[in-house]
Amino acid sequence: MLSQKTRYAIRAMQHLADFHGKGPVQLADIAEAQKIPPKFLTVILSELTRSGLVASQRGKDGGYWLGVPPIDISYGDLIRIMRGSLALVPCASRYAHERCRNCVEEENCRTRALMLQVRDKTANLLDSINLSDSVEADAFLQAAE
Amino acid sequence: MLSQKTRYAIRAMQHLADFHGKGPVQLADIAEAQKIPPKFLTVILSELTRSGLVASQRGKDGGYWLGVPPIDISYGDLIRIMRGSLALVPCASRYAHERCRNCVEEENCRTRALMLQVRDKTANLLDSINLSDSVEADAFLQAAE
DNA sequence: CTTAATCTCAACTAATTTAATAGACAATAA
DNA sequence: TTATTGTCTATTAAATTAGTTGAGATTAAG
Repeated sequence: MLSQKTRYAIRAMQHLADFHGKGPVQLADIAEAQKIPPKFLTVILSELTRSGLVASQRGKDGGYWLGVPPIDISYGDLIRIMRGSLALVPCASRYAHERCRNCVEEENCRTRALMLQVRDKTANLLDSINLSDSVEADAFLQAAE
Repeated sequence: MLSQKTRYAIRAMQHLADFHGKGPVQLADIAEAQKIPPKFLTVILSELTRSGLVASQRGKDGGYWLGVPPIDISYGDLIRIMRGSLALVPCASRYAHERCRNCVEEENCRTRALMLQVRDKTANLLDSINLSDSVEADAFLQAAE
């Protein structure tokens, strides 16, 4: 499951995508529109800003905007940034591979191959949709291979 | 990510599958072979027994065995039983659907359709492999549609 | 050059979930 | 009757997640 924080991050990014090219959006506006606790949102937006996906400016008339065009930000990217990996188990992660704790030797693992397949299918989908897509009902059914 | 408990459950079930048809396997044996804390394993095996996937007998020469042929137990089943759902968000679960907390209205949700796709692809894979499959390197590449 | 508006950041607290253990009890075979 | 093995509820411990506090740092405008 995605954490609450990751879900907030996704909604915040969608909001920024909606206002892309229209100047800075303030934290308070995002928080209200997306029902996110404002103080918690500062943590999330700071993280996203550090990652480069979001740009920001302080002071009067400051705010946040996408640091990268929405078409270049996939849902896969967002989840990777917020939770580190798309995989179901650490040893099946491509970008953040790690041994699973208390597990048998990786070579003897009987599910790793399967978990890698799941990860790849998941990545395939999540990386095919980006913040400029509408992601309505079945808008991307064709993207689903 | 799958919880440690779910991963232990999967390994325990693989172990039981290995000894399917060969009489009861004792908890202590599973614990040792699969490096699972024995007391914790009692909790896990009791849960699996209650679900019907595992059968058990108490007393001398007692133990556990599969209550269902290994070919009829998919990895999807195991994960559903242990964590309730295959989905990334509660609202994208098929069997355990639930509204996401602190979210916008489900109809206005911009990611639900995507999350449903991810869930379905995941289910597709996880339900196609069962405890009688070897799940080695690429043993199931053809299963991957 | 002061003020109000905004973001930044580290530290902290609270809540929840996950992992693991304890210990009394029930069933079974010998 | 005893040793063995699973069952169950409660409890504790550890880790993670969610959310808050409060003291800065920047910026635009007057």
